[in-house]
Amino acid sequence: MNKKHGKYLTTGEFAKLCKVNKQTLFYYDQIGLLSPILKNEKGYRYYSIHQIELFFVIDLLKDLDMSLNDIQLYMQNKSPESYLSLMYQKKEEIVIKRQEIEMKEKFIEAQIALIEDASHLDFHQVTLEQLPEATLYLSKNIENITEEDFVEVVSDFLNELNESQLDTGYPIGVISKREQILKGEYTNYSFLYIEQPNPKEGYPYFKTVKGHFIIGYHIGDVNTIHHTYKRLFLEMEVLNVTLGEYVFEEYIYDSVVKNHKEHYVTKIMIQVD
Amino acid sequence: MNKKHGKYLTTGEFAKLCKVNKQTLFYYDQIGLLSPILKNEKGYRYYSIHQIELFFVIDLLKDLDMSLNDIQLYMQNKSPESYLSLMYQKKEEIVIKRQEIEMKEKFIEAQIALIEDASHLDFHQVTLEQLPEATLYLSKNIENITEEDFVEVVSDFLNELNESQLDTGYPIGVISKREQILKGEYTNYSFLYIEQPNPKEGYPYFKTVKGHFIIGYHIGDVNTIHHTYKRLFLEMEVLNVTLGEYVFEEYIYDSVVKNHKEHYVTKIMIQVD
DNA sequence: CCTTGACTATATAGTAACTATATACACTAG
DNA sequence: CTAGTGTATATAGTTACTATATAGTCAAGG
Repeated sequence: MNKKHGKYLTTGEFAKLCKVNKQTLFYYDQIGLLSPILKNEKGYRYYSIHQIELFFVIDLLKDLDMSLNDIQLYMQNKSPESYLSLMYQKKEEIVIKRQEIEMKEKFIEAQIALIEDASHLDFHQVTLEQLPEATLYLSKNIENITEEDFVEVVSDFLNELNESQLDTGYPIGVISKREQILKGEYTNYSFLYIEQPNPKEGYPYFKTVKGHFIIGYHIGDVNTIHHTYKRLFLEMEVLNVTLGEYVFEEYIYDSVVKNHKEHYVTKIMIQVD
Repeated sequence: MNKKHGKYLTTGEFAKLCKVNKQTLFYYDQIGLLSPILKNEKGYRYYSIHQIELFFVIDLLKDLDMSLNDIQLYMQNKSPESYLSLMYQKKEEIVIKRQEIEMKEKFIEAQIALIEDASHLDFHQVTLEQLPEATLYLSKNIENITEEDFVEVVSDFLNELNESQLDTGYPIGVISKREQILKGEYTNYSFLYIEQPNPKEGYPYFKTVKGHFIIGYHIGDVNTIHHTYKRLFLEMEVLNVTLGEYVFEEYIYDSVVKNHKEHYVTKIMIQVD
């Protein structure tokens, strides 16, 4: 690098190259993480162009949740061996991070599909539809469950979804059995569920359903849902169908998109014979 | 939810469900981002189990670099429409984030391969090898370049690598031409390059090379590299080969893995006829 | 009924990694 | 030689927690 050799960059130039605030470089110098190779008598900092490699690695490690302090500890004892073992460790971590990102991406896609579908619905319409087979991931049974146990079941259910990397983003629904509905116990559910459009092998708790359903929407808080059920039962009489084995409920709009409970929307799917 | 309806979670329980510190929930309540639906006369907080959905979305948006402040602004005006447009925006952002993660993953893999390969090398050995064809991504010409221009070329080169999502993690090398080498100007390089094992179509600046090479290693700072070149020239005489068109140099060990310049290792590949 | 241990609360201070601001000195182009 | 840009230090502010200190609350067991 003839002339270039001995060419140094000022803090501003180096900051631009690193795509970072100049202040950040002051800070890194201050804590001793990355200091310029030269400081003149006026206190001006001069960086070598080679130092950008070091900055890149620092930046990478930082992105992989390593604290500046830990990065500094590594830098003080660096060797090909320790670099290699660090890279092996970070490789494992980044794989997990990528999987998490992928799950979140799927979640966002599912949410978009959900809200877009909902925008084409008329919530006052009641329909009789044939629904295709679907695979559901079920929670433990929650009939007549106590308050504490319910919290635990929900907690376990959410944890399993997370750990097993099952499809999420689809709404969590509830299943009621015919008996409870007949008794008017519309909120004594039997299971929580989440639909699995791409079911994985090896998970035993799946359940498929298909058949005819009366589909209607309840607008408002859950504790007024019996009104909507009455409306649906009337419609069933008109259509000359009778209550089947299960009823499914799913939140379409809830606290994530609406500020008031009166605007929540619950989809009710009554299996009929 | 018969009994369950009206069941609330204490701050500790809700924190466990959300997998966060209890203090974080205090904080969110304080800034008004996520408040319990009930506070009793003693000041005890009670959360509804449904609030976990809101927490999840907050957590997602936070991961996608949205500040708590901006999340709060969204939450104050939420509607299916604004949620949808937010999700569309975040979908774009997460795609970029995934691509960045994938590039970093490749970088780490390349670094591992590099260091592992190096550990099997004897840096004192000089060999004559036939190297296969390789695709290189070249910088602009940097012969006799001024200091300022050199910095700009490097800057442009790095930016292009980044923006074009080319393979990185492989060392950045330099190419010298026969003339400069003959003049003893070992650091008046002609190009920077980076190898592209999976070259993309449509990038014009690629260049392939194959043929016989004398390969040796220089241990120490660049400004003593002429010693190593002399050694290699002697070896070339012994092997009865002559200097070809180009010489390639790559850093094997540098400031990222070694603390002292005397331990840096540069690989020198001299094309021979 | 009382105590013990685990919980709850508030208030305050501390943290990491910047980021902004104020002030003063230096360098360079016209 | 001056205007404008760049550099430096010192200090304070920011975000999103996190820890600590102090005190009140609750539920179970003796």
